[in-house]
Amino acid sequence: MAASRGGRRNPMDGAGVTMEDVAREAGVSRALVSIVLRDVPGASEKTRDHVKAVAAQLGYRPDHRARLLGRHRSGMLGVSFSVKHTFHGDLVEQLYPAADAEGFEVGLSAVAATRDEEESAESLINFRCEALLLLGPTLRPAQLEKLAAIVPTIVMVRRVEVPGVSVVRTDDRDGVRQAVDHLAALGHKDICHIHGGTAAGAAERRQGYRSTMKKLGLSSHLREILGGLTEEDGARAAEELIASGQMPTAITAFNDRCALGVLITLWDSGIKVPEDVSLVGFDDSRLASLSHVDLTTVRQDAYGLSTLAVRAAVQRIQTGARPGETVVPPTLIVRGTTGPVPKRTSRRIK
Amino acid sequence: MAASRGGRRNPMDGAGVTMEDVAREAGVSRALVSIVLRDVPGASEKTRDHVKAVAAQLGYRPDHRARLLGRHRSGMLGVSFSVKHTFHGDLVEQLYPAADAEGFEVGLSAVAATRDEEESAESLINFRCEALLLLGPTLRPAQLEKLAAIVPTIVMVRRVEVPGVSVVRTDDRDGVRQAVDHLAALGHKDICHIHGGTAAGAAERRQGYRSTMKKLGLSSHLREILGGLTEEDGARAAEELIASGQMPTAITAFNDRCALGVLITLWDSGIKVPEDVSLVGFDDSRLASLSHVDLTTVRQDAYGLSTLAVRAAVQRIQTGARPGETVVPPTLIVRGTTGPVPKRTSRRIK
DNA sequence: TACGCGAACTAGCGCGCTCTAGTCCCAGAG
DNA sequence: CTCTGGGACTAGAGCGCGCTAGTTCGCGTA
Repeated sequence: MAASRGGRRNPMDGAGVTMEDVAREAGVSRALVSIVLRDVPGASEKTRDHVKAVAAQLGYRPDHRARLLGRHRSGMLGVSFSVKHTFHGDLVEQLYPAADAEGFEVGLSAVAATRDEEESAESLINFRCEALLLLGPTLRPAQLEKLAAIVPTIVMVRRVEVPGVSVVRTDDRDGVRQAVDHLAALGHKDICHIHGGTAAGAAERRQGYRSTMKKLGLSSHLREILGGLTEEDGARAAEELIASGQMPTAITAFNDRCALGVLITLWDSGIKVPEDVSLVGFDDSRLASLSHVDLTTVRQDAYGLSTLAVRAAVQRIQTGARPGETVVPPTLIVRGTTGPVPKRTSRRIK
Repeated sequence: MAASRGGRRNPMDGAGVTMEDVAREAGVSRALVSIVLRDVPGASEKTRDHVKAVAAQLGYRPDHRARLLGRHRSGMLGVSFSVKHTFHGDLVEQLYPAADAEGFEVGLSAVAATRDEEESAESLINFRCEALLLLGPTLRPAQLEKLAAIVPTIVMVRRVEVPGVSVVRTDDRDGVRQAVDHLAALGHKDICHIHGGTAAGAAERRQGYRSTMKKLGLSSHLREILGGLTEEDGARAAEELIASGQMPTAITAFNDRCALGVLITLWDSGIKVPEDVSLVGFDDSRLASLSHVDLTTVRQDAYGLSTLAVRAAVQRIQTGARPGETVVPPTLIVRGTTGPVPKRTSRRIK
């Protein structure tokens, strides 16, 4: 046997001890063991204790696969996420307790270089998850629709309009609105938006920028340049801005990582933040709160998003509710990278 | 029925279509369908095509749970990782193809605030994974040993010595050795190590620092201060260094994030890198290669670590090999944050 | 014609569990 | 004393698949 007492009996059968073994050892039927271990009524307190003791002593562990097979449902929410997005990590973290509260489990499937979103989602479906939660998917509508035809599908933090697909997302427009309003309140007019291209939420954030600028009568100051979701993208955009010789007095970046790239580049070029340029990020990642970065940003509510996504999934599973869209408001977190507009009304880099 | 055509037949039976359905529709036995779909010999080319066509048309998907239940093995490697560590993401990314190459699947289980490592690992065991890969676990030896008694257990990127547990890790000592040698070759003597406390690999990196300094005859310049694994930790350590008034000429940080915290703090205090102080990180995360950060760092070989960890797992599963330790060499990546020692031999912050 | 043989296909058990439809037994009512 | 009712427990049929041990059939061979 293995190193420790009571190890495996047979090298080839894994953890090995089954409900049958427990039943035999406890001198009861397998069904009763099942009743006890599922904590459902139908057994006396005495046998309950006895069976539990025997199970523990034998080191019995219910086989999840068999358990799920027997039930008619899997009790599992499939979550497809990308290993690259730090924010996905925050969401996954919140999804566990949220699912738990609704009596569901979480099944994880990563999207990686050798494993595209479709593959990731299908693996979850093959495990018979009862609903699919896709974090910021870039799947084409047709692919999403195909998945949604198989199992209730919830898209998180990305706006899509696909039949059968529910959406739970941050109000990206409003997030950027808050950022721009904040900057305008500080006296800024030359507010530039470094956008996220085709990334999740990028289109909405851009719209939020445009409409707010227009609302404030700053249409003539509209300026959008392409950034992206990494520090590198932000750095590139900032260089472009510097090279143009027309530095705005304020910048809203697509997300915190992008903003950090901007920040580093500006520092490196001797441009002071917020004295010369104000900067706002998006996400409120751990980076942002770092004391020496101290980034003003728009916080996405990971807790709210996760809770509502799970709730939407459960609703669709249990009541067959129709798919809908849930928008979660973000919050502006004012820190140290935004300040009043500099005295000189027009700045030029020398 | 669902919104789209061809939705589910019965609201309560999930994806619903079984092998039985395919068999009936194709006019063959269930066993033959199984043969065709598993791509094993025993069916004519004609029926193969026919069955496959019918399966596709019905939208049949093999049920993973049932499939695994029948076989005596699950074909699954359980991976427990933390959502907080970016490097875990890199590892997970590489684990997929590595497992695939060995004919295994990956089952993911995250460690989160409401879900400790033990819970995460046990969930994997309940799914009857054939081996457990734990990324940088902080479990106590007794807990690890308990897990290892149930299923072959591989600890990644953390050094542990527990009976029954295999280890696949970076040669942390050597990584820091390379960093210190590099700095010494540039003329540095006052080399400080900002260490990682109790984090995975921290003890070894510290040892690497000490032994290399000693080897170079720099014992009198030994200086270690507590950092950690986040930017915040690095920033705090850098502040401590600045406050001490005794700035070293070079710093090796526990990891890249910590190094970034240091870097930002130094910039902020007007200390130039690498002109005044050289800095080396660890991990070669995406942060490090950012052009304006351009951090000299020690690259951990995610590909090698993942491949070897999977191989170790498979060996133990298939041949019952005894647990062992595999050490993967890291590589120094020289970038822009290290340079020759400044002219003034002793520096003092004013 | 009979026989052998392999390719193509099928019957049916078993995996470890859940769950429905019971059986058994004992206390209390009639 | 019988009858009822309900709590405690059991028998056994699946769940969807893999797999072993067949069965059938067509064809080449003696």
